[in-house]
Amino acid sequence: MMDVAARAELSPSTVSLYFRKPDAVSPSASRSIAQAIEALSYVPNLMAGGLAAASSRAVSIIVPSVRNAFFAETVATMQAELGKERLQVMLGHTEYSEREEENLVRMALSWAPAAVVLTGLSHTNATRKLLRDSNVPVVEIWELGSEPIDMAVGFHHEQVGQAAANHLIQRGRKRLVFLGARMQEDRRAAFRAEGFLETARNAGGIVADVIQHPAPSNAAVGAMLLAETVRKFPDVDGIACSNDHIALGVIFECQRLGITIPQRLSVVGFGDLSFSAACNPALTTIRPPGDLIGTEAARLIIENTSGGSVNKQHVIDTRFTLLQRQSS
Amino acid sequence: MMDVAARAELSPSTVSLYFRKPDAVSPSASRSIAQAIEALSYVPNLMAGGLAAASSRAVSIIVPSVRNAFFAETVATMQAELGKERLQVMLGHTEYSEREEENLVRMALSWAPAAVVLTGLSHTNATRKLLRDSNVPVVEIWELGSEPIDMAVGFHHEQVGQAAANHLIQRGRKRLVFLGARMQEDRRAAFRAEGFLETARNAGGIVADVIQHPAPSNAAVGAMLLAETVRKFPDVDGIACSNDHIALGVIFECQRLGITIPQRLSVVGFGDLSFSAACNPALTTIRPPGDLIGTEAARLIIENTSGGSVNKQHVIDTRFTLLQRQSS
DNA sequence: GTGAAAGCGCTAACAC
DNA sequence: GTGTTAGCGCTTTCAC
Repeated sequence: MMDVAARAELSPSTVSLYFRKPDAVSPSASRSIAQAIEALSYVPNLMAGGLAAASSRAVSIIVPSVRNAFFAETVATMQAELGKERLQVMLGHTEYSEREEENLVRMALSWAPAAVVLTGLSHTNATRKLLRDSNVPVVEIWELGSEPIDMAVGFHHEQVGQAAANHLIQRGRKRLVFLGARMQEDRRAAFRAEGFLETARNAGGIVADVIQHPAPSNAAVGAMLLAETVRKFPDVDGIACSNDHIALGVIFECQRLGITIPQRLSVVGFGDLSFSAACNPALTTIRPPGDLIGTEAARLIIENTSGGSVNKQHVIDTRFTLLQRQSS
Repeated sequence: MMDVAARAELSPSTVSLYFRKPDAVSPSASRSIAQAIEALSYVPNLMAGGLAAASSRAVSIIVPSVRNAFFAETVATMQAELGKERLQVMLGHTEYSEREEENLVRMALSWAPAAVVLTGLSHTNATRKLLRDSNVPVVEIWELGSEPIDMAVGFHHEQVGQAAANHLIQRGRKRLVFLGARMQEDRRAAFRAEGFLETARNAGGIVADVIQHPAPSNAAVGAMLLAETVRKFPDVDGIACSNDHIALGVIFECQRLGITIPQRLSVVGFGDLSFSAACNPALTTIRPPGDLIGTEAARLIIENTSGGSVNKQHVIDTRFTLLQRQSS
């Protein structure tokens, strides 16, 4: 930066100002600085900047796993939005462990990040304390319900379960089953199951159960769960799945067993994954706005970073959408 | 760090040494430092460290998009492996634009990263120059073929196409079609198509074509491509897809059109995605080792970082596996 | 094995 | 609008 300043015949602080508040520098100075940067192919050292400012342009995003299409969507969207403001995304995967999340938060804080993004509202006490003491803006994504550490962007997963149950009931279904995978770890899937059961049991004349499998969601698990369901509850006529991977397995297994969808069995998924609309039959599903969660979370961070913490909004409910297709 | 040193009744440089080379510090000193860290809940400032050392513990990983399950797998694996060594993953998405990749590389370099990971071997000249001048270790992943900037971990995509073609030919198929999506942007898919065509045309008595669609891969595109294929080439009896999303669409569309797989049509995918084994029929596919690419790339980075650049291996061919299932 | 000293490349008051 | 100054919290020789 001193080299740039020397070449532009200005002081280093003016060059620094040029990067941080371009409008505060005169047009003529700006021009000569820009030329000097170009000539020297100067690349600012963000660590020096972050050290001096006691805060970096890094945002730490911690999700269960980016292998999960839901979180991948949000992470990708956030990176695009934050990148526009020259904020760097640092990524961490908890693999659904709060203990691991705590480690990742500790690591993240050693970078003095501009913000920390966490998935869900459930964390260790140490994580919460670490974050509170650090004074770093925190956004919790993909879940609403209890009190957030700071800000939150997401929706209520119980409401998803309720919407699925109501939809099946409206289609005249009486014997409902919720199919879930890995619900011990995936709190949000468990909430969806809860909302589903509660709604079904509060409706008159409906019987509802949950069948689950400890492995992560995929179509093979979905197929197994469907097979188990028809064995245990031969009169089942409505199924909600904890996500579309499970639902895909249900569709395939029904084909193999000769169970017609939606005639004999209605199926509702969750996720609206890339294949859901193209299934045979096309899958009725509930679409969570993974991209909207990303843009809103990025917006909150950017607003928090660029000075004005103007009456900041703490909780944003993004809602979700039920997409009715052929499977129900 | 000075507070820790004071409490441990040692100098700051000993504390610094404790973090960087624990073995060089006496057991008694280690003990009192550990106590002081605990008592003060000291969190090291990695920016100060990086600034002083002129290199950070951040690794920049730049992929087309983490929405793509292939890259998500590798990114997740790398984060886990690098995290063990307390290396932070910084993430960037090019959305298949080399121009955007260049921007991301420029941003990445301002963090003085321990390494930069790029997807594929095709980059702008500026990107290549930026990276060469920076002297930062570079690993290019998911593609082998031309000369890498520094190190590379991946496989030859032409060989994937060749394997798919050979498999179909061995099953007695004569009229082959390769179905591809977004091949203008996705060089690697284009290479697979090339290898497929070349092998088919060099075999005697085989006819082969490519049908493509400009949109990103998904099952809906696969369904459309299959419909177009049977219209243009009614005698088609073997199909290779640029990935399993396309293949899934093919399976569903064949169900709708009453085309039996594998009797009338053999189908080979690419990816072995989470649903592939559970399809009806189960999908024959080629599995790229996304996790292995991640562990190997992480290993190269760690070896490069922790001092000894001992006769480093520059190119690692991870190969791939053809999984024969019911669809062929 | 441990300590003293000199920066690393910036930012942020503050003065002009 | 621009310059001066004093650090930010570490690492890294180099002595001892």
